[in-house]
Amino acid sequence: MVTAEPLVLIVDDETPIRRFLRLSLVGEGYRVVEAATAAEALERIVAQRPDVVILDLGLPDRDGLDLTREVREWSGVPIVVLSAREKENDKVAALEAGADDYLTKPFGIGELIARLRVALRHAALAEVPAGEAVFTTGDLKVDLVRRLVFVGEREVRLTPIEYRLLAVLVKHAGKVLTHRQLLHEVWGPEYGDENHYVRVYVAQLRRKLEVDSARPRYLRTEPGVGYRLTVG
Amino acid sequence: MVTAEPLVLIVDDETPIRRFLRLSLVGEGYRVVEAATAAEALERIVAQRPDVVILDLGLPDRDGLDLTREVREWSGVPIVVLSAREKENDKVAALEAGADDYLTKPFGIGELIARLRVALRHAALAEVPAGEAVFTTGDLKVDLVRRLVFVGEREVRLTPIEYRLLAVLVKHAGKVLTHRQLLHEVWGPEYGDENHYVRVYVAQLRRKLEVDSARPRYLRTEPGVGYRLTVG
DNA sequence: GGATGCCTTGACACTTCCTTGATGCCGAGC
DNA sequence: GCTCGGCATCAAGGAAGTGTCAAGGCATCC
Repeated sequence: MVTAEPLVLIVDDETPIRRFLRLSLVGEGYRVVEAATAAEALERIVAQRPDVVILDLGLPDRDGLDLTREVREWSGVPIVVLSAREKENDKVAALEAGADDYLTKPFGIGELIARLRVALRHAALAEVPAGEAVFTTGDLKVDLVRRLVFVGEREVRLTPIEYRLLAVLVKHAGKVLTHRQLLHEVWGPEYGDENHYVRVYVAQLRRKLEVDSARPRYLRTEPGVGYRLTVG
Repeated sequence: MVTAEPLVLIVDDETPIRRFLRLSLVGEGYRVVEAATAAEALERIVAQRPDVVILDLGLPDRDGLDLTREVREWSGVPIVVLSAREKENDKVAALEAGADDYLTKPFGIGELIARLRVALRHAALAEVPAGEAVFTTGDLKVDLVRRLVFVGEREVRLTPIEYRLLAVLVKHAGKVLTHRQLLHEVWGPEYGDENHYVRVYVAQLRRKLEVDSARPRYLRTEPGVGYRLTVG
């Protein structure tokens, strides 16, 4: 959930219900993908990595609880179950299977959205410790969570563009990134081939990060291609 | 949750209900403490640090939602709300106030226990012990429970907005918060991009908290991004 | 109804950053 | 040895972002 709006996967075999949910959620600012079957739901979860799943238990091809258990083997994505069954045992079974919430139909859309928000809140909390995202190579240390950069013990202050450029390089550390890729990731696709920007900022980064900027250790030039951030 | 069995705080003014819940929960292996009023509940939460709270909304001395909001200022302990009110608005309001779940009476004890387990699961994942209630960095001390702020020995008086702004920064201490995030957390999402508010109040906080507000030690500016509260 | 404290808003000085062009370096190819 | 293209560096100016002050409005409390 690094990016803008949370992505919700709606799993329900009835088109009108999916439609209704989609409209309501999009109106609240969420992004939405849909699945009509358990098989499709699995695909979508793997491929799109939604931030939360709304799961109707009455699927045609497979038991919803089963699906929940399988997903739980490899993913912690919050699952909010919808069901017509309101017996206590059904609720308990779903929650034990790994669901995070259970609403019985008919439910109010306001309540569903409020409970989705709770689920997202939980997911966001769980994410922080997992994302101990500190990249290290040599004396260079980049803490992507706190947005801090160190060379040895010294903290280095970077401007927004310098930091974004470094962050892109860190995310693809070891790989060569073309001037074009860097330009588009940092400045935006509308900048075309104005590679001069990249050069200027790589030079600035080197001045701030490298011991000897004439002999770069971290920010290596790949002549005719682009740049690479050394790993290890 | 360092020790063996999770500790549950039951907040309800009716003795028979507390008794019933206690017996059920002890039977499931939980440890239990009780509170009959909101004031008592606050004490218990501070003193005993329960792993989860069961909160009946109909308390004699104070509105339960209010209590929830106050607790949420300094603690992430899961709160499962019980209530006779089953209108959608009541549920939404409770969940927005910071509750993690909402059950309408009458409820099955099995469902309650299943939902408690879910709440504990989430708390365990979050791992962050909800942060200490007293945050300290350098000479700055922020007591989130008593809403008190000290610089060295001197108590600093803050206005409501100043305090909320500082509290948000404390909750994410060490991380950069964008102007937008701060604006939306403190003033509300409807304020869009009116970052001027944030600037004015950061300046005021600095005047009250920093020794040399031209050279801020605690409230650091991250140009082009936002602000960060220094840790350590 | 006067005093007080707080929030909002605007004006303005100040700082930092981005863009841009000029210039120099280096190696490859002729 | 010369030219040329890709790369590195520098610095100036304008643009954008930031810090500060203070007045006016509103509510609250004596």
